[in-house]
Amino acid sequence: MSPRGRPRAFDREKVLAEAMHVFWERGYEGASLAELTAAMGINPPSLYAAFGGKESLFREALELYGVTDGQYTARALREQPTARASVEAMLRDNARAYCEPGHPTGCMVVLAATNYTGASQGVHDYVAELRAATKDKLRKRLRQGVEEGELAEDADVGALATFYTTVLHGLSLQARDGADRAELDRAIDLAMASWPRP
Amino acid sequence: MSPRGRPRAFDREKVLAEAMHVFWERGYEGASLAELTAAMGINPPSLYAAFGGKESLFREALELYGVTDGQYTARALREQPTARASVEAMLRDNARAYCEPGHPTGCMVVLAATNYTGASQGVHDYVAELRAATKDKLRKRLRQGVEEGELAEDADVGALATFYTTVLHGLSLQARDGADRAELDRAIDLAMASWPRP
DNA sequence: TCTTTTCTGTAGTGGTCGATACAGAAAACT
DNA sequence: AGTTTTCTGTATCGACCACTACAGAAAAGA
Repeated sequence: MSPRGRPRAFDREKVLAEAMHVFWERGYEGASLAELTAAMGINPPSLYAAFGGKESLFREALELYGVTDGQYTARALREQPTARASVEAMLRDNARAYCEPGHPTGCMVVLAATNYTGASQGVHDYVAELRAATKDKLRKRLRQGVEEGELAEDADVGALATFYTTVLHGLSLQARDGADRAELDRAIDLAMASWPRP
Repeated sequence: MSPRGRPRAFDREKVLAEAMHVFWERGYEGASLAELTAAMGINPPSLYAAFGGKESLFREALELYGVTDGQYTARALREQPTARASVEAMLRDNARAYCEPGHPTGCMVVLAATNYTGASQGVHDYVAELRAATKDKLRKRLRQGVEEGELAEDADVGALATFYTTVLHGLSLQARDGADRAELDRAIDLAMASWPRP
């Protein structure tokens, strides 16, 4: 049952969470191996043996983010009963998470790789795909709202998806610039005022 | 009249514009001296003699941006007759500029330094101050709208400033992710639908 | 106990980072 | 012409980057 050789001296999930926080705050390129290993409490060879390299560590950190602090968008679109409730929960739950103490502010997917330097093109493209996929899920949920009669037949679901994605991404930057939860919530009040009236 | 020694072999404003484009696309840290000097067509010693260093070059590039491709926000708030027209012109003029060919997409002030790596803390703080100053100018313009009777006395100008700043910043990310001008304009239609009704 | 396997820490690898020392070139001043 | 001043290109600088070779340590299997 136990693996053959010397057992790992650290908790893989635990140090991955530490790596996630570093990437979240510094971005992919801004996070150096020195800072990562220091935060994880391990040495470079252990990092490479357990995670393969900086890029695959980042991708694993993104996966962990998606099922922890970054789960609220997918959950809102999945669990809320109406399209409107989905959008509002998406904005409010994320805004709350963006300002929570104990981890960096804003969304890791929005902030970790907005710039690219050629060398990290692959990582940049991957994160951009995650953002595009989320936007597409939102559009599908809005389309479902049209089919269920919640939204008018001629509602511009593409524009609504772009608008609420724009707001969601903008909230990340506001949080990173120091806005608190109350301020974000008042901005969300205004964003929800744009919802098509019946 | 002419300076004493050997004359500079390049146009200072011209190479500064090239540097601005590199910083705009790559961000402050992502722009390497090698890429900057290659784009500017000069060697490192010429860059240091003319601009002092990477950080002061970046600050000069930001100043140039503020009077060229990044002038639309300040202009809209200064020249439009009403607060509402100011906000709408701010959004639409910037959205148009974000998608223009011939330069990187999105806003340099939003994209050039969202992450920080400790070493570039000063640059990060400076750009964050620029964003905060713009948000404050917007708030003042909205306050003026209240004083002139365009907006109700109890209008939440702080929330409006946060909301439209959120949208403006979000549009930069949408543009960077490939959205075209028509898509941004439809999102702006929705953002303007949040404007307080009389 | 002895071998095999896998992890650990030390101490580096070559490469690139931002920034410069230096010498020659090109202008103005005398 | 000769001196002074400033810019230009070459050829680096030490520091840091992501990454790894290597040997010793700690477990399982024989």
